[in-house]
This record gives sequence, structure tokens and C-alpha cells, in this order.
Amino acid sequence: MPAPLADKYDPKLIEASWYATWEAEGTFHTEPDASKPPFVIVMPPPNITGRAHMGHGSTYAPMDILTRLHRMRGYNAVWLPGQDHAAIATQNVLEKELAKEGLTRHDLGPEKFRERSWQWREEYGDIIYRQFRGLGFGPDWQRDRFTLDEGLSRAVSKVFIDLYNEGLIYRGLRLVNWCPHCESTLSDSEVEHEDVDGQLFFVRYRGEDEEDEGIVVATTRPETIFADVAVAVHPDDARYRTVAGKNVVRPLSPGPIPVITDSAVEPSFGTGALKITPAHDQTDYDIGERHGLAKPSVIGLDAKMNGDVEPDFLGLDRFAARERALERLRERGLLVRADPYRISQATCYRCDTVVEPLLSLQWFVRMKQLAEPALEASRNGEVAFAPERYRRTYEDWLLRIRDWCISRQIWWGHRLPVWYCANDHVTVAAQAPAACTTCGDTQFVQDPDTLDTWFSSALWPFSILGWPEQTPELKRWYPTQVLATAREIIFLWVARMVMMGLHFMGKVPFATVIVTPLILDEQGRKMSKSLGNSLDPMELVAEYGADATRFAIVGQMHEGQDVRFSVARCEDARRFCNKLWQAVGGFALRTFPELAQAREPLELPAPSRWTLADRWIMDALEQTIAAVDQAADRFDFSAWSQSLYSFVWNQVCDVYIEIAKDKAPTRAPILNRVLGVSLALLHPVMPFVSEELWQHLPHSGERIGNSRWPTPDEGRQDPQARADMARLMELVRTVLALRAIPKLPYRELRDVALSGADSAFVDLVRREQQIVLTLARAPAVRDLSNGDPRPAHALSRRMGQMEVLLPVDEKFLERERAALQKEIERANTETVVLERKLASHGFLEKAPPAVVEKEKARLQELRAHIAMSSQRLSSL
RNA sequence: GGGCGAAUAGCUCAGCUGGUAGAGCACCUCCCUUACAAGGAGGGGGUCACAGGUUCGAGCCCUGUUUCGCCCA
Repeated sequence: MPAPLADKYDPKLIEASWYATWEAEGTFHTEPDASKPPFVIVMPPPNITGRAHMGHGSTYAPMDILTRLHRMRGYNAVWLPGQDHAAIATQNVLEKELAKEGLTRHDLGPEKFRERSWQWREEYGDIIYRQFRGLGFGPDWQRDRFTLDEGLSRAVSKVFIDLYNEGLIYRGLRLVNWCPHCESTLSDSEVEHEDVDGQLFFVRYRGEDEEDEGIVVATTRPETIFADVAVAVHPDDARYRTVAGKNVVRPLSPGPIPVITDSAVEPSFGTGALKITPAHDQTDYDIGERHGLAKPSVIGLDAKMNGDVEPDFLGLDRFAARERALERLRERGLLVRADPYRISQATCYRCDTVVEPLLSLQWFVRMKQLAEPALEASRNGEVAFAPERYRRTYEDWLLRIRDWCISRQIWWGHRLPVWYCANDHVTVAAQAPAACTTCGDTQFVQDPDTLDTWFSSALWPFSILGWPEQTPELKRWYPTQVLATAREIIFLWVARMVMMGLHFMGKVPFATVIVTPLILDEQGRKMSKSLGNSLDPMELVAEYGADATRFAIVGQMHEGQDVRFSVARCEDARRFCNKLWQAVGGFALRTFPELAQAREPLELPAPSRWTLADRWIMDALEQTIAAVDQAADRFDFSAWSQSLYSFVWNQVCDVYIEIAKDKAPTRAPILNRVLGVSLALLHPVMPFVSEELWQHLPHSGERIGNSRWPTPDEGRQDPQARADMARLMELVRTVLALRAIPKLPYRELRDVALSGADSAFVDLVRREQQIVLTLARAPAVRDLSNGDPRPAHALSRRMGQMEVLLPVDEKFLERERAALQKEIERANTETVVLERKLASHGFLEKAPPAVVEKEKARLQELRAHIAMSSQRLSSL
């Protein structure tokens, strides 16, 4: 037996110790088991430099919840953890560390830098895992993998080689996104676009003839004029018909360049004339290709000016060069004007540096052929999205997909399995070949570049399972069932996993992608370091406990809708934990010794012996089971949490427990069942408090996490009990509302009288008197229909056809007048509306008869109500 | 510029296939009633963003507009 339950709920006393117990017992560990259906989730690998943030709450908590749920449902459930070497992120973090020592990574060189990276991982890589434990996340830690592990590296190498041999990977000179700070290429998906205030400059390109005014071109990047090879206009643009085909003079590094026509030019932008700089802009590159133009470059990898520029520009930073270029144009009288303009600026997703498009020889994956099956898999439903709308986001991207630049000039990561001989012939192989097949040379240099981290991430769902080895895990657990992820990586990660999964495994890697919401601050803004509005989930855990933190986050996750988060949610969630704690420990265990002593669940008495309250709470439990079970299937974590919150609080605590204070013999076993099932339904969401309380109640099995998930059974519903109880509760609420009249002393109440009640209700009240008396805290309830005199002074309120009376001292009646007045007013306005409705021919003829009848009955009732209340009022 | 989402009580959000609106928090009043003051009871508060339309009837369906957010270009 566990130690007695503490009087007060304190998450610190239970969470860490339960986590340690579960981990030691191997609760989260699973072997492939063919006797059960699999339920597998691969964890989006956090960066080794990562720290838990609220996004982990919204993304990882659902995975933890679903894994725990399916374990309880009897699945072979496993959540596979792992970490990502996150090359660019790690490099950025390490460089900051090195800077503290006054060093750059170049002082160390690649070898030492890689050592430092591994060392860093050893020291700090575990931090986020500890945080995950603190949040109660339970992946199968024994299966932890790292993207740079030997096995996963082999998978990466094999995929590269296979794709190369299939002609799907190639090396080419292309315009790539270059981050001057990271000193590496970036794929299109790693570039972020942000609108910033800038200027649009109008620059004159004179004609070759001195007299010729030439053409005015609008540009945001005058420093690239040196690399202009043409000016382009739209072929249908009447303004430029005469200039097209002639030459104009480049205003910096003066020289003749042609005016060409291309339909890609947008005539409404600027002057409708575009300067063409193929080496520094993607659109220009495409136009240049079409017209066979040269691609001179004037910006280097260090983002400084080079190449064919005017001498004083050499070595100048690109932004300084912009200023000087403007100055120069002004001097030459060629700057026509400058307009304020919103520039869509491309920045590096890891360091925010403005990205420079540069011409470079890099490695690419040919995407079209890989994208097609991935598109088809979505269209035919092999992979589904929740919410469904993200299917289009995914498909649209695949439709417009471009080749993926995968070589990075980062030092930490998977080296390209590419070898160059002395004559620069390429061999793609895991190991350096003995001799070059082209020239027979035997000296090889491995390509110094590494692969985009997302390249290895794309293989995660099968590399993590041991591929290319045919492991039992791979056979049993691929494809997985669910992936949960933030929407910003649908392209970076999800789509690429689908492509690679289909290509190498022949099956989509997961059946359903849950796209989790953004956690916003109270004002609906994205949490960010620069705004300083981020919440640290670990601080929330310290303050409110992991259960409350999880409940607070997940309790708002409704159909993928973004979540405005405030700590008030945590407070509310913690109150709920406390409420549960008190219900189980403070009430049930203390009131019923058999609950504190029994080992096995108390046997439920035969339903024939259940009281109305028993039947009612069991019916409510049944409805809750159904609601939660369905919510879980829809990934509606909000409905899941809210159903339990209101069931436990409003039905179990506010009503059933009050009634159970009579200690009738059925109460203990019913409470045992109701609380036990509630805790089980709650366990995936709030693992700790549910386990602790469950252990103290009679239960079967060792751990709540391995107990059976409650399943709905319509046969156990009891609509009669539900209806009877609803009527009694209405009476209770009416009485309570009456006695809440200010200044009415609590003990003033003598009894409750009913006037005009129907006999069925009188019977019900007589039978279940105790419920009314307990909940309304009234000494007695009596029916006046058999001639009892009406009390001389009473507060009264109508309830349906009848009237509820509370005899009180005359002095309390003053309030009654106002209350009645108000009631009559309300009833009158409603009557007017109803009368109008019932006078309408359209309504009578076209509305369903049932609706018409209902409204008629309602009107009748209202009229009676008004009559009675008016009478009361005048008699006062 | 394209796509998607949101707009309902002071705040955060529910409201399933159309039948005149709900919860939690906050606020006000009362109550330390023997599980819980991290509690209990009651109460006030909403022309459901705006304008049209469909319908007997619209928070819900259709069209347009505005504002905010996210993604893509």
C-alpha cells in the first residue's frame, strides 16, 4: 500500500517520484509485439542545443497523450525519441561560446570544431530530455537515437548514393541562398521572408547616344548594378517599344547592355523596366537563362563587393556598397528619385542574417519525381492531415516544388559521400575508391561539405528503426500511425519524410499528421525572444506542476486552433487537480473506510439496488466516457479535458458527493468506479495526479497507465435517471436561487412548498426527497395540492407549471416584489416575440409541426406564468 | 500578390447537420455549511465584426467588406 495521501495537493511531492518509478519499471519501453496492433509515433527530434518552450507543450504533449492512450487501449504503443544534430543551430551556439573565449571556428579548424560539437552534446544535449521528463513525457528512452549515430549515418550515406545513382541527386552551378554569417548555403525552406521598410530607387540608364534619355529602372538593390547584364521590359509594353532591342549604358562600371523583352516582367512594378542581374536574383537568373546572358557576380561569400566593380567598391560590405552606389549615382545625375517601399527581405532562419542569392556549385536533389508520389499519397488519403485544411498547404507546396540544395558548408554533420580525384572527377561512394574510374588516379579528397540536417531528418521514420537493416522494429513499426508537428515544418520536414518514405520504404511514413497550434501570448502575439513574451514551461511546471501545465496547454487545443495562453489557465488547471485530490483523498477515502482498505475494486451492487443518484452518476459517467473516447479519436484535446473537468467538478463533486454523504451502501462502490474511471480517462493528459490518486483507490493492476481504457457502452446509458435528476436539479436550483436573496439568513429556511405540481413530479420528489433536501439544504419539502394552506409569507418562483414557495418572515418579502416585476417583464418580452411568430402564416405552414407545437406550449406556459406572477404581485 | 484561419460576455474560448446564446476566469452579493476558501450559493453583463442575400426562422448557409494572425511568393 502506498503512503497515506497527503492532505494537500502538492505536485512536487508526486511528480518526480512517479516519473522515476515509471522509468525504472520500463513503463515506456516496448518491444515489437505482433499480438497487438502497433501504435507508433516518432518524436520530432529536438535540437541538442534546444530548450523546452511552449511549442513543445503543444506538439509533444499530444504525442505523449496519444501514446499513453493507445497503451491503455491495448496497442503495442511506443513513442520513439531521438535528437537532431541541427548543424546550423549548433554551429551558431558554439560560435557564441567560442566568441567568449575570443575565438572563431576558423581558429579551431574543422576537426577540432567537430570535437567541440560532440563535447557540447555530451555536456548539454541531455538538458531538453530532462525537461521532457519534467513535463511528464514518456517516450521509450531506451530507444533514444541521434542523427549522427553510426547507424543513422549509414542510412544517410546509402540514401545519398542511391539517389545519386538513380540520377535524383546532381551537382550543379545554380543560384543558391547564401547566409554570409553561417557561411553556408540554405535551402529555400530555410529562408524566411519578412517585409521591412526600405526604398525603391529609380535609376536612369542612358542611351548610348548622349542625347538619348534612355530608360528609368526601379530597383531596391543599386549595389548590384555592377553585375547588370541587361534591362528587361514586357514585350507588350507600349512605353518601351522604341527602346527595346537597343543598348543602354550601365550607370555603374559604365558599359553597354541590351534592352530585352521578357513576359516575366511586371509592367506595373516601378517603371516597368527591370534591371537584369542573373548572379544575384532568382527572377533575373531565370530571365538571363532564357536570353543566354552572362552571369557576372560582384558579391562574394563574405557579402563583400568583388569582381568587376569600380575600384573603390572592392571589399566593401554589400550594405555600405549600397550607400556608396547611391552616392555615385547621385553624383552622375542618374538617381531619379527614391520612394519608400516595403521590401520582402530574405533572412536566414537560424541567425536572421539577410540572405544573399549567389551563384555556386552545389549538390541538389531533383524533386519533381519524388514529389509526385507524395502528392498522390495525400490525394488518395494514404496520409491524412488533422486539421484537414493542411492537406492543401502540403499539396500546393509539392506542386510548385523546386530542386533542393542539400550541400552545406557547415562543419558538423554528415559528410557528403563524394570523392574527387586529382583531376576533379567525381566518385559517389561510402568509401574512397581504389582508383578513379575515369582517369585511374588514386588520390582522393572527400567533399568538405556536409548534408543539410533536414536531409537526415527526412529519413527519420525509418532510419530510427534501424534501416537499412531489416530489424524487427522496422518490420513491425513502419509505417507509423501518427506524427505531430508544428505547421512551420510541413515543408522542411513532413513533406520530405513522405517523399523519402515512399521512395525507400514504398509506404508513407505515417497515416496521420497532426498539425499542432501555435502558442501565442495573452495578446495573441507569437512568443519570441525579441518580444520577451515567451513563457518557460519549466517555470510553469515548477509553479503549478506538470499536470496543470499540460492540462492548461492541451485544454485549449481545439481543432488545431492557435492558443492564446495565459497563466490563469494554469491556476485553473491546478485548482482542478486539487479538486480531484480532495474528492478522492479528502472525501472518498476518509468517508468510506472500505475504500481506503480494499485492494481490489469494490464490487458494484446489482443495478436494481442503485438509487436514483447512483443511476444518474453512472449515466453521466457513461456519457463522459463516450465524449472523451470520441474526442480522443478526433485529437480534440480540448473536448477531452473539458468533458472531464465538468464531469468531475459539476457532477461528481457538486452533486454526487453531496448525496453520498448519506453513506448509503451503494455509495462506496459507485464512487470507486466513478473516480477510478475518471482518473483513467484523465491519465493520458494528467499522468501524475491520476496515478497517485488511482493508487490510493481500490484498483486492479499495478499502474494506471497499464489499466484498461474505459470504453463506451450505450447500453449502460440511463435516460430515465437523467431526466428525473434534471427535474429534481431544477427544483434544487430554484430553491437555491430563492434563498440567495440578500440578507436572508442561512438558517431562516423552514421548508419548501410546491404548488400546482403534477403528480408524477410530486411522486418523484417524495421518493427522492433526500436529494432535494441535501442539495438545496432545506429541512423539508411538501406538496400543497392536497389542501395544505398556502404559507402566509413566502418567496416564490415559478418552475414550469408549478410554483415553488419558500415560507419566510414577512420582512424578507420586500425583495420579492422586485424579483416578480423583473420576471414578468422578461416573460412579457418573450411573449411578444412568440405571439408574433405564431401569428405568421409562413411559420405555421412551413416550420416542422413539432417546432410549432413546442412554441405554442411555451406561449401557454408563459401566459400562465405571467398571470400567476401578476396575481402574486398584487397580493403582496 | 496568392492561400488559410480568426472575429460570440471585461478576458480566454465552446456552440455538432439553421429553431432568438453557454463554460471557465474576472467582477458584484452572500456564506469559514464537518472533502476542498486552491471552496460553496447567487447575480449582473452579449443588436454573435459590418453590409447584403437565402429561409417561416441565421451566431450557424451564400456573397461582399473591414480588422487581426499565420503560411507561401
